[in-house]
This record gives sequence, structure tokens and C-alpha cells, in this order.
Amino acid sequence: MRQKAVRVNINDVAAVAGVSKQTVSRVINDRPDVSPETRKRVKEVIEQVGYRPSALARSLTSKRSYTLGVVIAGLKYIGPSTLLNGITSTAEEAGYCLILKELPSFVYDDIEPIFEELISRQVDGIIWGVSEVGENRKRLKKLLFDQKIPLVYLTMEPKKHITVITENNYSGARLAVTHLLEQGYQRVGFLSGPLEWWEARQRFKAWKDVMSEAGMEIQDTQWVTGNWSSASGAVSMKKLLEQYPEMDSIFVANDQMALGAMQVIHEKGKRIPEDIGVVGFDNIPESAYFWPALTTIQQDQGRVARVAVEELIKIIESGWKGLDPVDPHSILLEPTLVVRRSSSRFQD
Amino acid sequence: MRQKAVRVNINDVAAVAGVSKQTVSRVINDRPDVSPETRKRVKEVIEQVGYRPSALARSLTSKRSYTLGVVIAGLKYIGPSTLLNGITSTAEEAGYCLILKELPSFVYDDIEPIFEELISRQVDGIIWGVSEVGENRKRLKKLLFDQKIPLVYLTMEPKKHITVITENNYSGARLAVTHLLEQGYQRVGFLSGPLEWWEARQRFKAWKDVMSEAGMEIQDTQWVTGNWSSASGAVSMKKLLEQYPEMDSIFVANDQMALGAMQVIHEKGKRIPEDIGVVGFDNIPESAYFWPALTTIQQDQGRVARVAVEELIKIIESGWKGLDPVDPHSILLEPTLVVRRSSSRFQD
DNA sequence: CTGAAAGCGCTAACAT
DNA sequence: ATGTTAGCGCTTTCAG
Repeated sequence: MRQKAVRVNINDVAAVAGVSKQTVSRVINDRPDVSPETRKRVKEVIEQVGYRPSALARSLTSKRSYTLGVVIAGLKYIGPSTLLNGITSTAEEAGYCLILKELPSFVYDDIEPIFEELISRQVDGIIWGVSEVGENRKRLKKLLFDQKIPLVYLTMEPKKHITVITENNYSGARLAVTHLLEQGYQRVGFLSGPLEWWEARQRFKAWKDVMSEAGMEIQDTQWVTGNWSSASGAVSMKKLLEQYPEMDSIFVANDQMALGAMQVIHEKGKRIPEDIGVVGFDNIPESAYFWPALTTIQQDQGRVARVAVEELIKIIESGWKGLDPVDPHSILLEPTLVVRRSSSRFQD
Repeated sequence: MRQKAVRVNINDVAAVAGVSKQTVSRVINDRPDVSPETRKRVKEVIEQVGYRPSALARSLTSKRSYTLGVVIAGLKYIGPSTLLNGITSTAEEAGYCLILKELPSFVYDDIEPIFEELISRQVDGIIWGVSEVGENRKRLKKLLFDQKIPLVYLTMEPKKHITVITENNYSGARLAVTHLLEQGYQRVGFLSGPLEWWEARQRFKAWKDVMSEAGMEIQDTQWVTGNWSSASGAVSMKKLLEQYPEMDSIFVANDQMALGAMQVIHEKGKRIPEDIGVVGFDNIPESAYFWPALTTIQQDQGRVARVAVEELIKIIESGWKGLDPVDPHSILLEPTLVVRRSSSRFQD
């Protein structure tokens, strides 16, 4: 006598409770039209036999999976993983499950299979959490032209007819450069991220704008680019120190590169902030413990994530309830400046 | 005339191709018993009408979802997110999709709903990627006693009858302490992680063992604990410097705390590595750019993830194919020592 | 308030 | 090599 390991299903519950499976269905869906006694009995049976509805079967018939697809890249970096952290907790609270897809790289092009897989698993909506890099949105646009699945984008240039949630990189970077000028620094260099990245371009533009608004002409010797890593920060900083020896301060486009840059400054025997002031971007948890502690721009990725999931669910559920469709719109969140010792030239 | 946005399904394809849906099913599953001409025709129709099979429906009937459940905690930290990064890419290559569940904290206790949700979505197997902390495995064990779903655990004490993939924290920490002694340091302090963590206990034990094997008696003044964060590293280091002023070197249980500790050492005007040698643990990417560059223990979380997914899929697929069941077993991966300046007292 | 019938989109197990 | 029948476990629709 072999014990078949079959899970209890709705029919079993119905049989034991002596009702039809529709009634069981009504109970598990909290529908009103069940008499209190029946409901109670069914619930007891459910408890007793350990019945758990199959989310799969429910999704198949009801066309709602309560599942969101999340597409992301670079999970091993702090930005994307913090973002994902915020997405998981907000989705969980709202009762949604997550299917995760990580692209092999930021500029990965073959995204059609990704979408098809998510759609074939009937996700109710998609969060596109891959930063805008190079042309990596182009195929996306084409692909989604006739897709009508709810979709929210993160970290890209806000555009008409789509929903984008992002930090305002431009205004954040303006805070950084303005702060250095206010501290009395005059010759502010710039260590940029790769300019294929939208975020990097925004930060670059802010540096240029603030400097020229302050009456300084930007030279090409006054900035260099890295690839966001500490290693590249070190390499690029060496180069910049050579080509712009008068530099008295620097805005670095992320904290990791700032760390590499600071190591080089130490090695050259210069003092931070006395000889060179440094401001980073992102406020990673470690930056408060750099030597010296790093002034930086605080991005609240958790908030981006939360808002994104909330917006996505709004779009999804307005569709279900036959409400007016939610108009596509973008939300820009404002970063803040965190002042620490690396830019505080005139403090004790 | 309203355009109903119904996706093309297997019946539509069958109708257009003039075959039964069974034949279409055979084609999309690459079954052998279809004539080449029929196969070709069906494929053409599929292409032409843009048919994509519903993964949901397939899972429901076939009892295989090609989906893995991943349970993890602390995604905003570098360890878990690197782990997840490795899991996504290995699963993707193997043709499996991921459902992600992040616990609100490492010692979260209410894990039953998590499992039920994963099982109700018919995952083929589960990766439990939450480090062993306090009693957070106790309920798990009870819960899974009669569950027969394939399951692989990460980062915990290997035990009989289950499959565990983990770094060997003990041997890694031995490398660290031994290295300091070999460099000629004598009074090696220890900055521990929270001892509720299995990993922390392993590293602690290694420090004690190596020191006593070298003939030194451990005093309680010679070590302190932090909570893995840089902030706690700074606080605890201050305390340790006071209670153990003769200390000439320190093994810190992770790189983040080492960063905080180093900031404090600088502030006290001591030199690294001349006055105090420092060794960390994890080899986070930034550690090579600390000031000075940090000697540390390299954990290959990517490899842990890869092995874990591969083992899980082996278990799953051996079940499908009716092969001999894979015996539960554990795999310990060996970390390595990365020497940098923070512990190199006798180098230029 | 409850139930019967139909079907979601697919595959398994038999036919032929 | 192909088709038929019967589901998977649930919800929807309609009847009563």
C-alpha cells in the first residue's frame, strides 16, 4: 500500500465538509454569500486537513497572479541590491510575490525572452529596475509598444507616456558642487561615472552648470571618468592629479570611486580636507567610516523602491477594479547632502 | 467592435495549423514523435501568430514549474546580495526561474507562511539562504520534517540528513590569525561578530584555537563584539583599545567592522600596520582601497551560490527521472588569504 | 445562500 | 505519427 503524497485539494475539503467546491472557493476568497455556519465548518475542515489553495491554479483561472516581475542588473552592487531590498518588503506587505530576473550585464540586449517568460508566468506587472545605460532602453521601447502590461521604470530620464520613479541625480549633484564652493574651494575637479549612464550624465551636467554659473570655465583637463569601482577611482584620480595639479577639491560621482580616489590622495601625501576636499555620491553605509569620513549625497533607494511598487500596484488594481486608468507619470525624489569631514576645510 | 486582448493559446495554433492541440504540445516540448513536415508547419504557425505557451498552465498539469524558491535575509548587505547574484545567474543558465522571498530580519520567526506560499506556487525546490542566527533554524526543522520538497541550505553548521553548502568559516579565520602570528605580531586582539551567528562563533573559535596552540592564554579583555556594521566596529574598537592597550594587531570578523576599527586607530594616532596590524574577513571589493589596503579572507560567495543551485537541481531532477535519490550531503568551500598592506609590518 | 456546469491552457495516457 | 479523452485545481457563470 503505497502512500501517494498528493496534496489536499479543494475537492477533498468539499467532500469532508459536505459542500460543493464552489462553497469552499467562496470561503477561501472571503466572499460574502456564505452562511456563517457553513463558513465556520468549512474553515474548520480546511484547518483540520491542512488545505492550502494552489496559487498556480488560482492564477490560471482568475487571471491574477499577485506576482510582480522584477528585472534588475548588477545585484552584487550596493545600489541595485538596496533597491531590491526595498522592493521585496513593499511587495510583501501588499501581498504580492516576486519573480526575479537579473540581467547578466547592464547593457544586455536580449531582453525579449525575459519579458516573454515573465508574461508566460502571468505576472500582473513589471518593475524595470535596470539603470538607463547606452541604448539599453531602445529595444525595450519597441518591445513594449503593444504590450499593455503595467510597467514602472526606475532610474532613467522621465519621459511622457510611461511611469518612471527615480532620484533626481541632477539636483543631488548640484548640492555636492555647490557645497564645495561654499566651503571656499575654488578649483573643483570631477571624477565622473561612465557617460553611457544616464545617472553619470546628470551628475556631470550638474558639475558643469554649477561651475559655470559661478563664473568658472570648465576645461577638459579638470575631469576624468571611471567605471564606478574603487579601482577605477584610484586610477582616474592619479591621472587627474597630474593633469590638474591646481585642483583643490573634487566631486566624485559615487562613494566607491571616492574611496579609491582618497587612497591615492593619501599616497601622494596630501591631506583631506585641507589640501583637497572630497565629496561623493550615494551615501553607502561605509562612507561615514572612510578616512576621513566622506561628505556625500544621500540617495534613498528604499524610498524609490517603495514608491515604485506602490505605483505599480495602483496601476494593476485600477485595471482590475475597472477604475479610470492611472495616467503614466514620473516621480522625481530629491536627494540630500550629508556633510562630513572630507569637505570641511575650515572646521577644527 | 471591441478588441479583446486575449493571448493566443494552444487551441488557436492547433486550429490554424490544422492539427490537434496535442500535436502542438508535442512540438513545443520537442517530443520525437511528430513528422518533420508537421513539426515545421506547426512551428511556422507558432511564429506567425506569436504564440507563447503559458508557463502557468504547463506547471499545473506537468507538476514541474521550473521555478526555485529563494529565501534570504539582509539583501541590503553585500554578503546576501552577492549570494543572490550568483543564484540568479546559475538558475538562469539552468533554465529555472526564481521566486524571491526576503525575510524582514535574520531572526524572523514566522516562516511557515513563506514556505506555504512557495509550495502553493509549486516551486520545484527551495534554497534557504538565511544565515544561521540564534534559533532561527529551529522552527524550520520542525516545519520541514514531513515536507519532502528538495531543499538546500546555505551558511550554517553542516548536519546529517540535510544538504548544506557553506564557506568554511573556521579554517578561513585560522588563516587570518595564523598570518598575523607569522608576521611577528604577538598580541592579537579579536573583534567578533554577534555570537548568535554561527559564522561569528566559527571565527571566534578559530582565533581562540590558534592563539592557544601558539601558547597564549586568551583573556576576556582581548576581544569585543560588534554587530557587523562599520559603526559598531568603530565603537567596539575604542573599547578594545582601552581594555587591551598592549594589543599589537587585530583580527576583525568582517571588512565593514575593520573599516570602522581602522578609522578609530587613525584617530588615536596609531599607524597601521606598524603599531597595529589588521586583518578582516570577506574581501569586499572596497577593502583593497581602504587606507591602508586591508588584508582579509576571501570568501567566494559566487561559488557557494553556484554549487547550491547545481546541487538543488540535481536533487530535483533525479526525482523526476526516477533516478536514485541524491543523498543529503554537505559541501564546505575553503576561503583564502589575501595579503595587503594592513598586516605587512616588515615590508617597505 | 448554494450548487452544477463550463472552462482557464496545458499535458498524460490512451487510443488509432 | 496523430488524435481523443480526461484531467491538473481552481474560478466564473448561471440556476435555483
